[in-house]
Amino acid sequence: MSLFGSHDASQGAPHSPAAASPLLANLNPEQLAAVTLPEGNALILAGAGSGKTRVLTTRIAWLLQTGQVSPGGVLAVTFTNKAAKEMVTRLTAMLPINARGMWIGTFHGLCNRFLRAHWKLANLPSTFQILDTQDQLSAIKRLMKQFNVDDERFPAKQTQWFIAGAKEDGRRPRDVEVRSEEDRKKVEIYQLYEEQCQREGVVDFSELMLRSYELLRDNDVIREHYQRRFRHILIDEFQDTNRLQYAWIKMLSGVTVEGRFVPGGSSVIAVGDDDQSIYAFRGARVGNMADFVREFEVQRQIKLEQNYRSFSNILDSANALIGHNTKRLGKNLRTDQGPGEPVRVYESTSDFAEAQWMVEEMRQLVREGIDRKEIAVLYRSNAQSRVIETALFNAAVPYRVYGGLRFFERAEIKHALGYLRLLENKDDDTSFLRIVNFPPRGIGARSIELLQDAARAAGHSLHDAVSAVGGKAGANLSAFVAKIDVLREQTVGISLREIIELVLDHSGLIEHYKADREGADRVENLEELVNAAESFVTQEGFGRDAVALPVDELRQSPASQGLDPSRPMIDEALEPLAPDAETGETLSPLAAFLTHAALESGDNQAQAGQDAVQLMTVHAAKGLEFDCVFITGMEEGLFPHENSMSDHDGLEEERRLMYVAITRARQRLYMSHSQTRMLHGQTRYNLKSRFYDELPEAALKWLTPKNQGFAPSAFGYGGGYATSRGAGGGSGGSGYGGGFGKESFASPPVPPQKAAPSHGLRSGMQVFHNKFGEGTVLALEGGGDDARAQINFPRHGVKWLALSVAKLTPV
DNA sequence: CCGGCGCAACCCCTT
DNA sequence: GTTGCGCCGG
Repeated sequence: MSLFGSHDASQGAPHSPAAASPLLANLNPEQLAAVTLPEGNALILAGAGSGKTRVLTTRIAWLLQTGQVSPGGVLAVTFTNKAAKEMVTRLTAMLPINARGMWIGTFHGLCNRFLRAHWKLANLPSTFQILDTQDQLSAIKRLMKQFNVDDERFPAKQTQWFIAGAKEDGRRPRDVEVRSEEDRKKVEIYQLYEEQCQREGVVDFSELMLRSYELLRDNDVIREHYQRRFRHILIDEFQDTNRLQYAWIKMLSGVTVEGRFVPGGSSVIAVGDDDQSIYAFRGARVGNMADFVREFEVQRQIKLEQNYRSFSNILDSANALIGHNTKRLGKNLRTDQGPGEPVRVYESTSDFAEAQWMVEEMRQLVREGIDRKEIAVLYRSNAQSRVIETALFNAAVPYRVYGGLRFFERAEIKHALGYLRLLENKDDDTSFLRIVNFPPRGIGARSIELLQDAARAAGHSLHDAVSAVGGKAGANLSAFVAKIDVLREQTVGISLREIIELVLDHSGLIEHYKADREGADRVENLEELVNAAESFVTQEGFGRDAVALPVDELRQSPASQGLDPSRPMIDEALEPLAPDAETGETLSPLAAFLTHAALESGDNQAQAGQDAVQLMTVHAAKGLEFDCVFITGMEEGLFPHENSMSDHDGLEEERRLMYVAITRARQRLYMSHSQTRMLHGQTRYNLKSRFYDELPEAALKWLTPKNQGFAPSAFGYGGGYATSRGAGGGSGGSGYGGGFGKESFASPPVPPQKAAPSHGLRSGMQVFHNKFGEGTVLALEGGGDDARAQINFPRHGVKWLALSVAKLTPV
């Protein structure tokens, strides 16, 4: 049967005129059905490695090619810049189309574009700048200090979290429910923070979303314009959307009848995977998927279950594991590839030995011809990377760690950006404070306090209040402000590159870091900033995120080359907005660059491109794939993490996280755990992860003998270890060292150096205590007489108990 | 005003 | 064990 003629069980026939399109070649039936979905809302459940991005981009290309939509009528939204970029790249490879004018980007990038176009209606200055998380925190700290808020009772971090959380639930201060004095205070701070941001002309990340949402909600002309404009809306990683993002999509996509949302205005395709929802901790709501089906009256759901990445031993493991979750939409990955190699499991005696073993194993893999960049080491938390890095470093194996500070987050870069922002907006007090005494110019805490008092009294920004401060402090401050003002004048009419060079030179930053023995890297980064600006300017479609083309301009702009040239960029029936609604102006290159810096913090990987082993957290690995993957620290308390394993939802998220980890591997997957581990400067005795028990025995091969799982206290953990060695050990495989052809094992397991604990407790166990009653073991640490257990007693809270003292009985 | 010291925190992270 | 922040002494 012809591929194009095939009907997916649940889906309608593919759009027939397009059947011959080469775009659709080599799609499997489910993919084809998804790409050629007829109008209407649909949910695509896209399993790991099922070709999700391909489906999304092919769908857009197909819609354009078949004339079902003009480029301006497409809205495609992702979470990360990386995903957005990839979409644009793939799309332009399929169709020689000019992506300018198309709304493809991140939620925040698109909201920014929208607010730039309608800044007046959004009640923002045309040059508003964006606060990143660091800036936001320092703004909150400053505010709390000014209003004498007790930072013991209201830690700044928590306040930040509260404000972001409220905004992401769509709540302004007046909408937040106040149930206690605490709440009242928090809302007051929130209110003050908003006023401060407004005064300074800055918005934080959640504000970009909320402000856009509110403008759409409150302005009928704007809303209806965009609702008419976007005929096709596609959302990637839908399981990661929060409440506000969901509401935003709803606002853009619907038809509003008497103020009520009615689906059907445009076709919304949500693509996601509930099994890969790992961001609940930052507000993601998997429930949005079910809500979407209900509220958008979704008629079509397609599951992409064919996996093109991994062999079936890996997929069977992933499927079996995730099958232990109860809250699922239901999906099973399958592959046409054979079983492949077994999943290898290794137990070590210490975290050090675990790392050592990995290094040896990796060397063997490299000898077998695997590229180092195709080997990834995944861990649950960043703290685990250190011991692995040490081992790799000592063995001179090139490696690369993901995470950590990104380019635009580095202190020296933030300082340079501080100067640039102040040139653009003198009222940006956050930037003012960052650089007023950096490099040091004799303006200390006392001077700044005087200035802040003066600014508050006069209702001015710090910049404008300088003249009100007298004495030596005033003179120093005036000199600083004068310097900034002179710089601003000098930047008129010169290129972005020249502006940055000027600032680097006159701010004294370069000089300052050159004088520092350890400042060489920072000088280099500052010089790199010039390059970043240069490539930003020369990039095709520069400032694409910063400006939105007005409808009239889109109509006039020549149609993109690959498509019918007579076809407009935008639906001809679309009315331009009234002049006062369409206030989009071209941002200055500097303002656009600053926006870019805030929205795209840059790569967080050192030395990209080198052939190096990849180290990262499981979270960071989402969306990536490797030939060989090591999942390390498969221990109770680590993975599942102790902070998540006491409640059901937390444990399910940990399991999804493990699912993500497993499905990163193409060919070879290793899992390892250790009997002892240094954590927070203490040796911990963790038990092997419960997740092992949820994997199919047939897919596993224990490189070290499999323990008997939980052993009664008389035997203790590791009880079967010494005797079973070499005797065929666990039930999972043919035992240690059994014939694997050319494969070799680096080093035999080292017998435990220390006695393993003999209390027989295991994280997650229910125990009984005479005084506290029943509780759950959260963590274990120490050994012998020092052994302690952390136990959560529902009645009495979480306690650390010394096992030599406390009487605990397993329930 | 700056650097040094002491103390607390410490899971995951993108915009 | 490490890092970052806040306070205090020079």
